[in-house]
Amino acid sequence: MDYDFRSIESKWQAYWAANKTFKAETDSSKPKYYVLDMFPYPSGAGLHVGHPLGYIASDIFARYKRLKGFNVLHPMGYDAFGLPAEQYAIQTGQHPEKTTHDNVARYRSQLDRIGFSFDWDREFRTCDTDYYKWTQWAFLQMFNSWYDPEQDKARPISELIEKFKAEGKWDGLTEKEQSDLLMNYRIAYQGETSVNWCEGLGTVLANDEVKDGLSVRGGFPVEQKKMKQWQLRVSAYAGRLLDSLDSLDWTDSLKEMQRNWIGKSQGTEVEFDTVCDGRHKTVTIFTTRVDTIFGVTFMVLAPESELVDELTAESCREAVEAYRKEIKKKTERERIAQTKSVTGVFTGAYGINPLTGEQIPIWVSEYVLAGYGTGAIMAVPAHDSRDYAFARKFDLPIIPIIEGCDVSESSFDAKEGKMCNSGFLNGMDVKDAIEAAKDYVEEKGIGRRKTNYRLRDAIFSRQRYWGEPFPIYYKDGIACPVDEADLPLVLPQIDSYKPTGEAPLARAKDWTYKGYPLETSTMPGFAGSSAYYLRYMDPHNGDALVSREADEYWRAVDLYVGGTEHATGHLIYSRFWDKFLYDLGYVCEDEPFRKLVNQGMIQGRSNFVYRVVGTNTFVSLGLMGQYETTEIHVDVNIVHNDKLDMEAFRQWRPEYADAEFILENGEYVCGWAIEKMSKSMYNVVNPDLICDTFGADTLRLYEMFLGPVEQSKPWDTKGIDGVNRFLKKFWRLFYDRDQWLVEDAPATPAELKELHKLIGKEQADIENFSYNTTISAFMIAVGELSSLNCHKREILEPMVVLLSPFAPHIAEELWEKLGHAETVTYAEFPKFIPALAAEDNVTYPVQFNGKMRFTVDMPKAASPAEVEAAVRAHELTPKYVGDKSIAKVIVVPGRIINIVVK
RNA sequence: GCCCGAGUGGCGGAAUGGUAGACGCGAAGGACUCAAAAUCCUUUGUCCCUUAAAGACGUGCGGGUUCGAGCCCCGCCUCGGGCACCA
Repeated sequence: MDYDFRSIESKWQAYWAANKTFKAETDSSKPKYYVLDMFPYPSGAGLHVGHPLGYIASDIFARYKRLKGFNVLHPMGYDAFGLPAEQYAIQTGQHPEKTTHDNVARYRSQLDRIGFSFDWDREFRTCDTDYYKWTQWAFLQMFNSWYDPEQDKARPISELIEKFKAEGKWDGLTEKEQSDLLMNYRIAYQGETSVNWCEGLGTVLANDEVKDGLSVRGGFPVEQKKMKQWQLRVSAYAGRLLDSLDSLDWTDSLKEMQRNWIGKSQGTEVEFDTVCDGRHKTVTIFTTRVDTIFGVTFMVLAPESELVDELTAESCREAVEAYRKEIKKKTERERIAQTKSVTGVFTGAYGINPLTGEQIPIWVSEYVLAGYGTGAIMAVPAHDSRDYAFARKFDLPIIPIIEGCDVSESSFDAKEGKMCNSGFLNGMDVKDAIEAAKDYVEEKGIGRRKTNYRLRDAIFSRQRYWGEPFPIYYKDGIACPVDEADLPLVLPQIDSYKPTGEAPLARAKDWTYKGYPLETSTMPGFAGSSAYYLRYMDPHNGDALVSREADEYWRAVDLYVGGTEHATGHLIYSRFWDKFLYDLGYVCEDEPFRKLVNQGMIQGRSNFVYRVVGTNTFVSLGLMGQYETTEIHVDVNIVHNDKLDMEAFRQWRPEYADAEFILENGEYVCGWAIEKMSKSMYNVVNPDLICDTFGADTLRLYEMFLGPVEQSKPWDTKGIDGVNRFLKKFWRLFYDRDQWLVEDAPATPAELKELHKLIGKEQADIENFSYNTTISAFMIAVGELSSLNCHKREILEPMVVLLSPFAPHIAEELWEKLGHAETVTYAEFPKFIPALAAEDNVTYPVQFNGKMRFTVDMPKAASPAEVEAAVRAHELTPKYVGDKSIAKVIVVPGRIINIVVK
């Protein structure tokens, strides 16, 4: 019987599905392990070979953990709401519900072919009403909570009302005033801020959905607009999101990305008196360098800041307003492109330095951001490069306050040196001066220490159709929550879901609740993906997002696999969401993902043919230098090992039907390049095709064999024959044509040694995701066992178990042939390891000054001193030592011997 | 500009500070075959050499630590990723 992967794979996939082999029970008798993939967005293009990379890696781990006796939860589902699904639906002119449904079906059929051990009974889509009920529920909890900075946690809003009542701030307010007051505290709140408005998508976007001034989806320009939007008070959690990063088993680079995104900075707020047309006003600024306050020569306000209205002198008002208007006109992209240009305008107002009493001019410039700190700064041109550029442009004074620094060409930004021109700070080291100045302003009551974060609240509403409706209605302009009992609030059907600038839900018939109008924007894509890992623990629960029992058993995701592109989006929002639910006691862990592995991207490997200009003749790569040619992308699926299938090429497109070829050695060799995998490059490789040609086990092994999981690498079908050959060889340890070879004779020491080398390697590597080296070890073991002509059950049975996480179908088939009634999933890995006979000798390499010379064999139990004595007794001179003498002998037990010659 | 990574054969990539290049691909030669496919065997970092033995040189560049450095330290170069007027 030859290795017939087609029948084997379809047989076992059907068996697993019919027997629910991978169904996970909430069963506390076994230790639990939760392995999760970032669930996919079902896009219209289907899966290419890059998508399953992470799923294969996590599946191997899940199967390995099952063998080790863990109760493994390994679910899968679809992130189906959100912009991409809706954009795709609009492009194809269909309802997003339908396209989502079709795309999900396609994904599922592709996933099913690869032999994943998902518990499909737990599958859901974020657009299922049963699921988004709990997204809406979570929103209501956030609406009904506030963040208490004293306890540093979220608490029910009712407790805040009690507090206000006790302080006499509540009674006597109108209903509207009470609502407005609470909006300033709710975790989910409606507020007017400057937001990213994307005209092309007809909606606002969160910061992580914008890159370089363009929308991540679609690449449309984004502008800043002041709008009233629903927001999540993520910033309240900034400190906790930052601090608990340390406890997570994530890569340093990803943690660093989140640290940068959260952007903690510890500084000082200082109050400056200002004068304008004889009026006085106090302006608070934020700085991290309060030590440089003696070098302040002007102040700057953000153009959007309300302070500008109050501080502009009548004589300057016209110029200031013109400047603000101009800034407002610019798109985000223009602002970024012009970062280097310096603009600004004088307000006519003056500030008074609280330490020196000196009067300094107040300017307005776009380099100061309204959304950070207080939207106002003290400018120290000698020690800040942005202030320096501004001072040079507008000819403002520059006063150095660090001894000996040169500010003739640029500012001196380093926090080092001795202070000067700085009153009581003179002579101090900069680091000490920072602390001394902070103490000073606090003592004098003109300022206070303050920590700021760059992390902003998340804009949570989208003026789009395909998302969760907000469970909010408006009673006389007051936002009120829908009763929890009335959830889910189902997304209504509408005639046209295309964006028109106004929210599509405004066109829905009877979009009301208790006779009042409902909120018409919908939630963003990240809403549904923020707590899905909790729902998998208890996916059919109608009474709670997750039962206490399920949550306390499964707790958190032990291993989470996905791409780095979610570093500042999903992975921040999920952590925030989890911490919020933790604060209110709904979940028992305050971090959702203990260990995170980022799989790399699979890039495409494009192939080219070279057409001789003006002809329909194509010249092979090696000969193209002799002709003038144009490079043309050719479908990689009709190229094998860079050799073009010429017949397939003629059939590929009508214009190539009569193509002629200039060959080298009878073959047409194509050129190649590494590019992004995309349709337009004709380099997309569909996993279905690989499963048809080589089988799912080969695909799984090959994707892992390409290199480390975390690393990005090009897909190159060239090497796939190698792992396919390995599987065939493995099969031949059991079968020679129709002859079953397995025998019950006891294994020899040499055979056992091979098995144990493999076990050692697999145990050491698999937990580090070094799957490529584990597979190498398999190849070596199978090669050795073939040449030993070993067909012993004692050896082969454990080999099948060890291989099963990687190539489950072939393992399952052979396991059955070995006479086991239960699937290999239930095989207990340690039970199948036969004892290894003690080895008697160790081979030590002997080096002279680090250079390898010869080896000596010594008993394993020999002490270093005995080894040294044996080496010294060896014939050492004159060949190795020459006319020098041995200074010392270094013996590293079990490793190496080095003889130092002087 | 700032913060992370990474640089090893023709290629993908291996190497707890201890025989660099495992394993795979590709390539060359051979066996089996009428032939092909499949399979198996041998060779495959560079230089010197007819060949072999033996040797020398080799992990982006320049230094250093060490008996011994791809790995550790200092200074560069190149590539990839992230952030980017955050005061």
